Amino acid sequence: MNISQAARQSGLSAKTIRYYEDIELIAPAARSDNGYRQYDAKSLEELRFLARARDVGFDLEESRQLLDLRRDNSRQSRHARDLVMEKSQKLQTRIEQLLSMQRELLVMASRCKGDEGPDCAILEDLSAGQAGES
Amino acid sequence: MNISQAARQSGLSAKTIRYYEDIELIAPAARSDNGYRQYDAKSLEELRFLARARDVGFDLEESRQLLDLRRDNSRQSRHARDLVMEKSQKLQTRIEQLLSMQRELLVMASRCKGDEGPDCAILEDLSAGQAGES
DNA sequence: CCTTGACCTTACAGTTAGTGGAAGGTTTAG
DNA sequence: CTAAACCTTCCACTAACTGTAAGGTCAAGG
Repeated sequence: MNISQAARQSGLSAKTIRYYEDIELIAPAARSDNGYRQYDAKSLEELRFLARARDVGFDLEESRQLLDLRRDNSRQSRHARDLVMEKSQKLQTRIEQLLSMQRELLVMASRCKGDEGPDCAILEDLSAGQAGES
Repeated sequence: MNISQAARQSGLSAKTIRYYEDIELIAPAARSDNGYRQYDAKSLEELRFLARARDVGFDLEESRQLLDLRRDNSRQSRHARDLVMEKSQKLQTRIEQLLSMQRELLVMASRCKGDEGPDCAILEDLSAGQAGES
C-alpha cells in the first residue's frame, strides 16, 4: 500500500505520516523498487492508533509513550491508565481556563451598547482591568 | 521608564514588549541617549491593554484589531462587540471539543483495570476507534 | 512514442507567540 | 576597579504540522 492509501485509511495526511517517520515516532517504512514507501496492516494499525491518540488530545510526546506501551508485551495497564488520567486532568485545567475567559468576555459584551458610537465598555474594561492571574 | 519597569507594570515580559515592537503591534519606543527604550504613561496603557486582551483569549491579530479600535476616535462600539462575541463563539467551540475529548478519556479509563497486567482497554480503544470527526 | 495526470520523492520555508542564550554596551554601588 | 543589574541586537528553538518547489514514476489514451 502506498502512502496516500495509508493516509486515507488512517485519517492522517501523507505529509503527517512522513513527518512522523522523520521524527522517529514510527519506524522507517519499507520501500518498493521505485523508492515509494510501503505500508502493511501492522504499520497501518500504528498510524490509526496515533491518529486516534492525537484526536483525544494527547500531544506527540504522550502519543509516543502510549505507542511504546502498545508495543511492549510486558506492559502494565496501570501505566496507560496513569497517562490517561493525567491528560484528563490537564484538559480539565485548560477547560476551566477557557470557561473563565469566556465568562469575562460575556460580561464585557453585556456592558457594551454595541452601537454606532465610540463609547465602549469593552475597550474600557480591557484598558482598566488588572493583569489577570488566571 | 525603562523596559523592565514597563514590563513589571504591564504584566508582559521585556522580551515580549520588544517582540511586539518587532512585529509592529506597537509603535517603536522612544529611545534615551544611551539607546535604551523609554515608555511613558500612554505607551504603558497600550501594553496593559494588550496584556489584558491576550489574557481573555484574543490572539495577536485580534488584539491588534482591538488596539486599532481603541486608537480610533471615530470607532463604533459595535465593532468591538462583534469581535468579543465572535471570540466567545470560538471559545465555546473549543471548550466543547475539549469536553468531548475528556469524556472519551474518562470512558476509556473506566474500562481499564489499571493493574500490573498487560491487558488494557485504553490501548484497545485507541487501536480500534474509528477516526474521530470531532 | 508522447503526453497528461496522478502519484511519489526530498528539502526548505512558514506558521504562533513567544523564550533562551550569546556577545557586548551602560550604569550604579561599593 | 569591579561586580551586579540593567540594556542592546541577533540567532536559534519550541509544536505539529502545512505549503511549495523541483523533480522522478506510473498507467491510460491518442
